[in-house]
Amino acid sequence: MSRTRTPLSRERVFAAAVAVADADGLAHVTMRRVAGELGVEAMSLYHHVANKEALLDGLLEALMAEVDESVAAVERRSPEPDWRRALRRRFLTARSAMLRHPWAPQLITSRTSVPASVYGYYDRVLGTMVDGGLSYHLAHRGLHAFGSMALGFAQELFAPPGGEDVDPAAEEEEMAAMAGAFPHLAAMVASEVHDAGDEVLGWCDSQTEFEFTLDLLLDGLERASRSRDAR
Amino acid sequence: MSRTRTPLSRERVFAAAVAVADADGLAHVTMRRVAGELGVEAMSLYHHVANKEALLDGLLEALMAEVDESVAAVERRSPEPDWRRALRRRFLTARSAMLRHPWAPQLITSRTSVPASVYGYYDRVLGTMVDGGLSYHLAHRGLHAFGSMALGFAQELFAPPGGEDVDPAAEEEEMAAMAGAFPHLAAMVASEVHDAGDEVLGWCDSQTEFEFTLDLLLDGLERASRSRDAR
DNA sequence: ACCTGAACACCGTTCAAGT
DNA sequence: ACCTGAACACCGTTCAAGT
Repeated sequence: MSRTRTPLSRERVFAAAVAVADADGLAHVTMRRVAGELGVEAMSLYHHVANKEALLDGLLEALMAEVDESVAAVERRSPEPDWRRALRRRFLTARSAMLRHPWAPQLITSRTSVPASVYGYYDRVLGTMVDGGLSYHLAHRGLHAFGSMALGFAQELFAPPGGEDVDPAAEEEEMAAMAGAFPHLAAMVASEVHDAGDEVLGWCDSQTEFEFTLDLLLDGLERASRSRDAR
Repeated sequence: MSRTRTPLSRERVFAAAVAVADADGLAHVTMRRVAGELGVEAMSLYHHVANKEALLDGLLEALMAEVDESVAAVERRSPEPDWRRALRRRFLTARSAMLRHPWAPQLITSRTSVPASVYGYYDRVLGTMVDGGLSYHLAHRGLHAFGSMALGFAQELFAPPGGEDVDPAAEEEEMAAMAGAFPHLAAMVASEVHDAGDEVLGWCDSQTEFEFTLDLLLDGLERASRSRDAR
C-alpha cells in the first residue's frame, strides 16, 4: 500500500473542486467533499485556501483558464480581423467551453466580486471593439449589452443552468398547466412545434436563440457606430 | 400579555421571507430565521410549506405579485398601443420593482424550475408582441433575446446583485489592480470618467445601460419583423 | 510546515410527542 | 389540527494538538 501522498496545492484543490462540480453539481462543492476527493480532511484545505469563498473564486479561475485556452487556440489557428466576426466567434467558443460545465452560469452569478481572470477576458473583448473602431463610450455600452453572453451564456429563464437535480415530473406538470393557463405561450409552442416537427420539450434550440440575440446586439452596435456615437 | 397568536398561513410565511430577504439578504432566508420572524419554531413552517424549495418558490411568487401589480397599475393609468413602447415601459416598471428587492436576480437564477407566476408574466409579454404583429416565431426569439431583461434586470457582471455583504476594500483593491493589468478597461474608465466628471465607482449608470441594451433588442426585433420573418 | 480531531455554531429535515 | 423538543446528518470554521 504505497499511498504516495502527493502534497496538496492550490491547483490540486481547484482541480478537485472542478471534478466535484462536474460530477455532482455546484451544491456538492463543500469543503468536506472536495477534501474527500483529495483523500484528506476538510481542515487541510485551509492551508491552501482562505475559506470557501476563496475556493469558489479558484473554481471560477480554473474555468476561465479553460475558456481562455479554447479561445486562444481558435484565434491562433485563424485570426479574424473583423471585430464583429471576431467577437461572435469568441463568444460562441466560450459558450462551447461553458457547456462542458453546466454549473458555470450559477457560479458566476453567485459571485459577489469578479476575479481578475474575468476582468482579463473582458479587457480583451473591449480591446477588440476599440481596435475595430468603436469609441470607448460605445464599446462600454457594448460590454454591458453583451453581459454574460460574452462568457457564452444567456439568462435562460425557462431552461435553467442545470447541474443540480432537475425533476422531469414537475417539468411535465408545468407544461400541462401551461397549455391551459397561458394561451399565448401555448399557441406559440403549437406553432413552433408544427414548423419544427420536433418533440415538445426539445423545441427550444438555445444555440440558435443565442446566436440570434448575439447578432441582434452586434448589428445594433455596428449601426450605432456607423451613424453617430450613441447618446 | 395577550399574545394574540395570529395563525400561520402560507401568505404570512412568504411575507416573512420577503422581510428577511429585504433586511439581511437571501442567504439569511433560512427555515429557522423565517420562523423566528413569525415568533414560531422552524418546524412549524413545515405545516404550510413542503420544504425550503417551496419556501423559495413562494418568495418568488410574492415578488412576481408585486411586479404584476406595479405593471398593471401603470398600464391601467395609460394604455400604450405600440408594442415596442408598451414592452419598454413594462420592463422598466418591472425593473423599478426589482430594484426594491436586490436579492431578486439571484433568487430567480438559482431557481431550477420557474413558478407559474413567471409563466403568466411572460405569456403577457408574448401576447403584446403577437398583438403587435410579430409572428410567433419571431416573438419566440424575442422572449429568448430579452431573457431576464423582461423581468427588469440584466446579467450585470461587474455590479453584482448585492443584498449580501459587499466588501468595499476588496472592490477598491480590484480597481487598483485593474488599472495596471487591464489596459483597455483602464483607458475606458479614464475616458468615461473624463466625459462624465463623476466619481470613479459611480461611473456605470446601469439604468442608462439597461435602456440602451433594451432599445438595441427592440429595434432589432422590429427591423427583423419589417423585413422578412427571421431565419 | 503541513495535517488532524474535537468542538462550535449553524443548516434542513424527521419523528414522536404534546395541546 | 397545529405546534414543538429532541435528534440526525449535514454545513463552514477555529483551535489546540499532533507529526
